[in-house]
Amino acid sequence: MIQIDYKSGVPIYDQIVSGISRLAVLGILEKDAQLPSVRSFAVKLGVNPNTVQKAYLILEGNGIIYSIAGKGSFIAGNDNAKKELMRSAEKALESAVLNAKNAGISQNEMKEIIKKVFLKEEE
Amino acid sequence: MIQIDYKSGVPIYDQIVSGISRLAVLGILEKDAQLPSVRSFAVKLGVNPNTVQKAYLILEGNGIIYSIAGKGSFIAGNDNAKKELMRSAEKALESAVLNAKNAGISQNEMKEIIKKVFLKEEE
Amino acid sequence: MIQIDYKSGVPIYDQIVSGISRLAVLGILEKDAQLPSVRSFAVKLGVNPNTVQKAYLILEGNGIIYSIAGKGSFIAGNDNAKKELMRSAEKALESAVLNAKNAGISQNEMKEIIKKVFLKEEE
Amino acid sequence: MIQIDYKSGVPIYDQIVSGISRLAVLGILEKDAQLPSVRSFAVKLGVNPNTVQKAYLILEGNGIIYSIAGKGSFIAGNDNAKKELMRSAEKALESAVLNAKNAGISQNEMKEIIKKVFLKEEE
DNA sequence: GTGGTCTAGACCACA
DNA sequence: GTGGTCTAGACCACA
Repeated sequence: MIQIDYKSGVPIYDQIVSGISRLAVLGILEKDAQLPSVRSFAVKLGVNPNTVQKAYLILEGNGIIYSIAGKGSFIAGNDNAKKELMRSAEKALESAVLNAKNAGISQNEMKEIIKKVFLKEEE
Repeated sequence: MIQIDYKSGVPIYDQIVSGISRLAVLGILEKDAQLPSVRSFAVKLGVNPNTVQKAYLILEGNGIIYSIAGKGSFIAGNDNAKKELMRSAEKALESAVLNAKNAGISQNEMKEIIKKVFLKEEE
Repeated sequence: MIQIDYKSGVPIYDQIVSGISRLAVLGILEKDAQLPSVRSFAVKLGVNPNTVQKAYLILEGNGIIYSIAGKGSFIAGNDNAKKELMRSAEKALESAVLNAKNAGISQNEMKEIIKKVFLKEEE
Repeated sequence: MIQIDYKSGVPIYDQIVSGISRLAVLGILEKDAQLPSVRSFAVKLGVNPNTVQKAYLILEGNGIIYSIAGKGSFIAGNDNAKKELMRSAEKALESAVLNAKNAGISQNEMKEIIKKVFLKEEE
């Protein structure tokens, strides 16, 4: 479901948040689909339950999922949350591109970076 | 001389490294220009001396400045500063692209954003 | 018969207790009317039988319903249901007031809100 | 600075969030005022550092404070965050009042509840 | 079983 | 010193 890179330096909970967000935004996980429980997901990923729960709490705060104590965690059908996610990522990308341009990086180099990032996933 | 943004999340020592590099690239700090001492710079920036020290060590390691014991630190006259700026802009771009990908933005949309940024400048 | 809001954060058994109480107060469930069995009600609500069981126990404890072994559960003909609704509304109000106080809303502003709500109804 | 009620059933981290929010909204803690460090506050309150940090993370998520690793946590000057806090508390109060009215609670009883909540603080 | 709260304590980068 | 990440594990209410 999600691939964690333990050596990347990116916090594990962040990778979980990104992974779930992505699956929700892309519609791979549909509205009201149940997520793995905090405990079972922790076992599957080989991490501490607290780490998974931290991720779920953040996702809930972002409006991507909702959790019901005693029942489980589910994908929210909150389109605003998804749009907000995309908008802020777009804005950040735009400013990174502008910054890169000012540093003298060419359009083609930037496109190479994009390709590289998308390739990494497919490995 | 340099503006530190405490709330940006970018480590302060990183901001100092980029700041000095930028001033060197723009020619505001010319070859062999003397940098402020660690202590005085720390006071001026309102920052811990350790932080400035760390930044100077990195700048020296990257060949952007050189230090002479007992005299001070000076701008090196090469294009290492430019390389540093490109390197850090690339890294930032890469993480923005990764983040955008996780928010569900496609490769083509990202390329459009790049085009848009380059067009805007030409106006 | 009763609408459960899974996302509201209010425990489901509480929603069932309030729901039955409300129907009793409104006279939709009359004195001695038989309630659905725990099992069938659980199925209808899409809820765990334990949850319905817990709600029935509370309702019985509050004197809102009475149970006859082997026959079922029935609405008691008194004003305990009304008391229960008042009690729970009071509790909810108290916590909303506490929360509002912590958000910096003054006593007078709160009293204005009360006045406003009561006026609105009269229109 | 903040009084924790360990027996109230209200989560400790929630009490910290409410307490700090209130001091920020009321202006008692001004923009950029430094909060106690996670550790020292934990010692003062007699709770685990994780509990304080959870509160600080939520406050940061709400835009009430900002944290800088290595420096500390500070009150944000985010008026939108404060307004949002008040607006949502007001809305919740309004609906609790409406609900209480429907349950048959009088205006005067509600005002008594408000008084009671405000008195509790002063003890 | 399921989410949520909390303690105890280690380790890290940054200041 | 300061925030941040993470493990290990207990206990609770709810389903």
